[in-house]
Amino acid sequence: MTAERRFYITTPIYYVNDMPHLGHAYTTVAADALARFMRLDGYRVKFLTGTDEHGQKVAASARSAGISPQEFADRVSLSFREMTGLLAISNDDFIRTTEPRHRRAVEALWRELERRGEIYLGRFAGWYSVRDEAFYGEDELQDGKAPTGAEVEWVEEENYFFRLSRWGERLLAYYEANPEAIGPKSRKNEVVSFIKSGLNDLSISRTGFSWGIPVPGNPRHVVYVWLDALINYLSAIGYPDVENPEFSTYWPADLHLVGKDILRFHAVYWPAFLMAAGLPPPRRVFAHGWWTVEGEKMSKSLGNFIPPERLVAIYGRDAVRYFLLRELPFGSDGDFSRRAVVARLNGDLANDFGNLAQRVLVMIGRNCGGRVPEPGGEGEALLANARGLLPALREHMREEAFHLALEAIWRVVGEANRYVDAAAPWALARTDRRRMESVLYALAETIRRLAIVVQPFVPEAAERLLGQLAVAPAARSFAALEESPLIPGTALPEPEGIFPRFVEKTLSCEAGGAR
RNA sequence: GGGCCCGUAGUUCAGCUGGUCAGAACGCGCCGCUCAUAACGGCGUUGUCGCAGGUUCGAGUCCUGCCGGGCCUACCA
Repeated sequence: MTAERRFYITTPIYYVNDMPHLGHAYTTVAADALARFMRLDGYRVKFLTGTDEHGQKVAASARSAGISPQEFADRVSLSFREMTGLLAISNDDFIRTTEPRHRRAVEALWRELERRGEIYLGRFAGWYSVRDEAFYGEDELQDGKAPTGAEVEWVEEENYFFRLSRWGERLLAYYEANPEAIGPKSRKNEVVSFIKSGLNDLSISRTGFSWGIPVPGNPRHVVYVWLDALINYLSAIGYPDVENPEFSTYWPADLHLVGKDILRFHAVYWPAFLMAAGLPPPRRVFAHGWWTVEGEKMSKSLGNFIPPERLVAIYGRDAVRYFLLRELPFGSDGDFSRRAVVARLNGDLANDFGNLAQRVLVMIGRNCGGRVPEPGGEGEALLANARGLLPALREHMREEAFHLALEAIWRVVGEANRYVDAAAPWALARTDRRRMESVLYALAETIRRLAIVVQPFVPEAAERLLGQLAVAPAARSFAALEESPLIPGTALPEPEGIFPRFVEKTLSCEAGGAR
C-alpha cells in the first residue's frame, strides 16, 4: 500500500470584503466536522481555511474606510481567524493571499502556465462589473446594469488570457471518469452542461488598479483575483516546491468544500488551471446550499447577516454546530430560524442526549458508589447497535451527509433512552443489584461510544462527557471504541449536565410592552 | 429560449429500479414511569401523495399537458 491514510480538506478562502456571517460559519463548521472525523479515524489530516484579500473591491472598501488595503485586509482577516476560535474550528493552517508564500506560488503557477503556452496577451473590450469581478456582453445588460443588478463600466484593456477553450473536452473526460469529483450530483450535472455549452478563454489579469499580485514580467497587470485565490490550496502545502513531503503527501486535495455560488470556479476553472499546469485536479468538490434567516434571504439591504459571535453568544458553540449540520441535507438550502434552533437544541441535545447521560450517570453516582459498575451481559442489543455505528458513520461522512450521520447517532440515543425505561434500573436497585449494575454498565458503555463518535460535531460537550466517564484523552479515538471499553471500578467524577436547555429569556422590561 | 429539480400529514421532510408506499420527525391528545435537564417511554391523531389525462392487472413511484416554486445557462444583437 504505502499510500498513507491522509486527507486534505479545505474551505474557500473568504473574501475580506465582507465580515464573517452565518454562511461562512456553515462551510467552516462542515469542514471542521469532517476534518475531526478523519483525524479520529486515524487519518493524517490537513485542514485549511483562510482569507482572500486582493482585488478592486477590497481596494475600494479600504479607500472608503480611509486606510490602506493591507490594513483593511488585516482587520477583516483577523475577524475570520477569530471565527475559527469561536466555533472551535480545528484548522491546521490559515492562509492569506497577501502572504509571501502565496505570492510565490501564484508567480510560479503563472510562469508554468505561460511556459506551457496556456497564456496569451489579448485585448478585451466590454462591460465590467467591479462588484461581480466579471465581464458582461452588451446584450446581457439590463437597463445599463449587469444581470445581477451591479453597476458596470466600459472597459477596454489589454488582458492576459488563459486558453480555457482548449480544456472543455478534457474536463468532460475527467468528470466522466471520476463521477465522484463533483457533489452533489445535481450540481455535477449543471457543471457538465455548462462545459458542454462551450468554454471561452478566460481573462486572468487586470489593469487599472494595483491591489493584487503583479503579473510576472509585466507589473502593469495584476493577477485576476480568482486565479490568485484558487492557488491558495497549493501555496499552503508548499507549492511550487512539489518535491517537498507536504506537497506530495497532500496533493491532490481530497475535498474542496464550497458554497454553490462559487462551484464554477472550483469545478471548471480550477481543474483546468491545474491540468494546464501539469498538476492533478482535486479529488472532489462539494457545493453546499444557502441558509435563509427566518425565511428571508440573507442580504446587505435586509441587514440580516448573522455574525457568528452572536449565534454563539445566544445558543452556544456546540448547539450552533449541531444545528447547522443536523437540520438539513448538506447541499440543500435551508432556513435558520430561532424556533428551529431551539427545537433542535432542547429536543435533540438537552432532552434526548444530555438527559440520557445525566440520568444514567446520576444513577451510577448514587447506586454504584460513583464507580463504573460490573458488566453482566445485559443490554446486548443496545450495545450491538452502538457498535454498528462507526461503519455507518464512515459511509455518511464520505458523502458529506452530516444530517444522516447525526440521525444515526441519535437513533442509538433513542434506543438507550428506551432501554432505561424498559430495564428500570431504579427498580432493580431494590431487587437485584447485580442486574442493575449490568444494565448501568451497558448504558454507560453505550454513552461512551456515543460521546466518542459525536466528537466531530459537538467537540466541547463530547469532551466534557468523556471526562465524566473518566475516559483518558488517549482513549478517545475511533480505535478506542473497541480497544478501551469502560473498566469496572473506575471512579467517576460528579455528573454535570452537558447540554443545558435553552430557556427564552423573559425580559422584564418587556412585561408591559406591546411587541 | 434551452437544461435540470421540486410540489406527499398543521410544520419540515423520507419514499431507489412501479405491486404492505401511504411513512419519519416535530406538534397535538391520552396513558405510563419517577432514574433524570418538568426530562424519558407507550398508544393514538390528521393526508383526494399540486391539477388533468394516459400507459399498466396495478402508479406519489412511468408518459403527456397544465398550474405553482426553485436552480443552472443562454438570450435570434
